[in-house]
Order: sequence, then structure tokens, then C-alpha cells
Amino acid sequence: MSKLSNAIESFIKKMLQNTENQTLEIRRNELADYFSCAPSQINYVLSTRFSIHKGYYVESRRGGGGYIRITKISIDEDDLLHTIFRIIGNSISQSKSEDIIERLREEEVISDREGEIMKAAVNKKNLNLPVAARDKIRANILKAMIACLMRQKSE
Amino acid sequence: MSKLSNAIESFIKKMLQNTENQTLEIRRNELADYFSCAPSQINYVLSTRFSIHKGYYVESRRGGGGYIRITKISIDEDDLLHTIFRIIGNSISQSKSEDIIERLREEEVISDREGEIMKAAVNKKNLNLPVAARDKIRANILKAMIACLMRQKSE
DNA sequence: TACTTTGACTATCTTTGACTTTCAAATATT
DNA sequence: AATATTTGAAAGTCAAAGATAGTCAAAGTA
Repeated sequence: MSKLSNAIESFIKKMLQNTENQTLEIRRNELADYFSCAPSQINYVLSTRFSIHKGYYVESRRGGGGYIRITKISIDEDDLLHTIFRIIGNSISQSKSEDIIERLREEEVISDREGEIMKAAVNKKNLNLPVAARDKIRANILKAMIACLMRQKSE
Repeated sequence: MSKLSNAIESFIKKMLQNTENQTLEIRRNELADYFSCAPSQINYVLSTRFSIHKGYYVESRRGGGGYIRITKISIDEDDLLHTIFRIIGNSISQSKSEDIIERLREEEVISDREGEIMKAAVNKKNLNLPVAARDKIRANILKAMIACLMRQKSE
């Protein structure tokens, strides 16, 4: 029975529901202790159940006072951002990126200035790499920025 | 329980806010006594929380009557952007990038949302590369975004 | 086969303490 | 009186130990 991961998943989701701002902080080792499992089990659950695609944003910090912070992003399936996120996939050219950013601007999801910042970030001049690698990294950056917009929206 | 560094950080920042000219002098040993910690803890806090990236300038003097003087740097936006540009150089870590972005936000050069977008762009999760290459590309991205802010301003 | 669990190893952040350097005031020397 | 030396009071440095979290691959399970 692979109940462990499921149990941890529900536990975290329940905790999340009891928060005001959709944000929860945990101590990895505490949680692992609570479930009597390896600490890395927590990472497994986070990466399989709380990924950005599933609508969660995870930050963390190591060392004394370290933590893992989980934020729920409200995603609605026919949301423009969500669609765009899918369209990007795992590789994208500069010009397509710019088209997407332009579109976001037209739809007034982002301001002019935000658009300029985002375009600057995906410019190929920054990414001094073979084209294939460059397009992958660009996709990551663009998706990260858009995920961030989704997060902002739900706050 | 790594509240110590955070506590010392807030304490100093609160003290700074109560000064007229953004400058504060402390006695290292006194402060260490106050927090019941090793004096070198103060140095740790200074170097991690009051770095040049975060917009602070720290001077000190040893010997009898020694002191540590902490100054919050305040310069006009144009200089700030140029200075930051220089500080970035051609390679920078994620955490230093975040410090810089945080500072831009504090100085109200960028909005909260713009800050989040910029942080998303420099996150290491996007840059699946060896550290050295990653830090170079991050520097490019960050500088490109900042250059974009300068352009915006002059328009 | 695909998903889950574990554990060894790594990376990062914090705290502490032993040792070093610098400075100003007091004291000694010329 | 002027200069040199000593002393004690700061602050600085650095490496080790402690506290977390991350990664990855091997082993287990459905």
C-alpha cells in the first residue's frame, strides 16, 4: 500500500486549508518524524503532488531556522495563463516568447513595463548557449515568470 | 531556532529607522551581550544582512572606543541602477540577485509584482547548468532586466 | 512497468570559539 | 617635552560544529 505519500499529501492539504493566505510553512524533519519516514520522502511528495503544474509553489531554506513554504495557486483550467503555460511546453524560441508576452500585455494581464522586463529576461543575448539548450532554459524562465503571475493573482 | 540572526537583523533595522541620517553606531560586544551570543555572530549578521547588495555600508574601528557604523545608502535612482549594474559584474548567485531585487523594491524603483517576476526569472531552477555557467547567465538576465528599467525611465 | 520508500551523500545557512589585528591611552625613556 | 613602548580594549578572521534541506540511485511494492 502506497498510503504514505497519500497520507502526507492530504495532511499538507488539510493544513493548507486552515491558513488564511494559502501559505503554509513546514519543517521537513518534523514532518518526516511525524510520519516516521525518511526526510527525503517529503521531497518526493512535494515534487509529485505539489508541483507548479498542479498549482503549488514551493520555496525553502536550509540551515538553522530552515523551512519549506508551500503556497497554493488558484488555477482555473480555462484561464489564459494556464493555457499559455501549456503552450510554452519545455522549449520555446525568442520570437514566440515575445509574441506570448505581447499577448499578455494586450489582454492587460501585465503592464507595459512588466512586459519589457519579461522580454529582457528571455532575450537570446543573455543565453549564450547552443540553441537547443537555450530554448529549453528560455521556456523555464518564461514559465517561472508566468507562474509568478498566477501566484500574484490568487493573493 | 535560527531566530538569532533574524532577531539581530530586525533589531538593527529598527534602530536605524529611529535615526535621522540613516546611520547607526553600535558596540559589537555590547550587542553580542544583549543577545547573549558570540561577538562574531554580529559580523555574520552584518555580512549576510547588511551587505552592499542590500544597500548598506559598514565601517568600523577597533581598539579602545571602537565602533561599528552602519549606513543605509541612499542615492538617486539613476545612480542606483548604474551602481547595481556594476556590482552584478558578469557572474552572480541567486541569493545575491534576490538581495538586489529586494533592494530595488525597498527603494520603490520596482513594484512588488515586478520584483516577483524578476526573482522568478533568476531562479536557479530555470538554469539547469553547471554553477559557473549558471551564474554568468543569471548575471546577463539580471542586467538585461535592469537595463530595461533604465530605458523605461529615460523615456 | 511505474510508483514509492529509503538512505548515503551533498549543499547551504547558522552559531561558536580560538586566534589575530588594530587602536588609544597610559607609561616609560631620552 | 617629545618620542617610544606597553597594555588593554575593541573589532576581524576563519574554521569547525550544528542545523536544516536537496539529490540521486538502489531497493521495494503494486
